[in-house]
Amino acid sequence: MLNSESLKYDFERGLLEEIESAGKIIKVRAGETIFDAGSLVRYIPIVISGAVKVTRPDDDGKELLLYYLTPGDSCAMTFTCCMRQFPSEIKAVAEDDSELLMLPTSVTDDWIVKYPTWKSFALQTIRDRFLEMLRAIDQIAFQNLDERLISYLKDKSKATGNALLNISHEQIANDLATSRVVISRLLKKLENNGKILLYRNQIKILSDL
DNA sequence: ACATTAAGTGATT
DNA sequence: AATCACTTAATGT
Repeated sequence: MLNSESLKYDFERGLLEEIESAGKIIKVRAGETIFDAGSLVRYIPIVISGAVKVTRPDDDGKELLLYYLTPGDSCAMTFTCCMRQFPSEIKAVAEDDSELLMLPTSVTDDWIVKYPTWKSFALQTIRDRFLEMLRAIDQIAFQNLDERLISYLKDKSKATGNALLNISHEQIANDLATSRVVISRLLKKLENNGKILLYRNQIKILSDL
């Protein structure tokens, strides 16, 4: 069940054995919080199956979507903050029912020096997430809301591998840090242009979005 | 049948 | 683009 296939990275044998013995597989249901902002992270999660949504809460309880994690991905933020037991700056919630491989930070710290492939895996994930964050910043700074909404819908359907999204306008508004009314109007426009279909709590993405 | 929640819409800032 | 105020539609009890 646990192999390099599910990790999407070829680690050396010794490391794989250590991962096998130190790691725990946990299953989370859609909507379950994996870790919250402000909490100390003692595990590095790697997504085995499903999808995880990573958000950044702002001062007044609103949340801004940062990125999705899909199988094989890990979270760079946990790499950077848990190494020194800093509290998490972000929040991770299961998007779908998911399986996560949890690696205690007590052992992963040693792996950095022990296993070159682990080190490059760590650096690679940090790099990947960093690029994703740049993209997110780009969107906020330079894109209109309607463009952000479109990439939001695309990302989400890619993360869940489904053209039918189970989400309310309100939740989208939350993720994009805007109001529901605005989202409703933009979605209506997209529907009129034949890009999507709207239902209650569901949005169907059509191929030419 | 009624209450609750999601979505649609015009008007105002 | 945000907010308000209000309507309409869908869903749960």
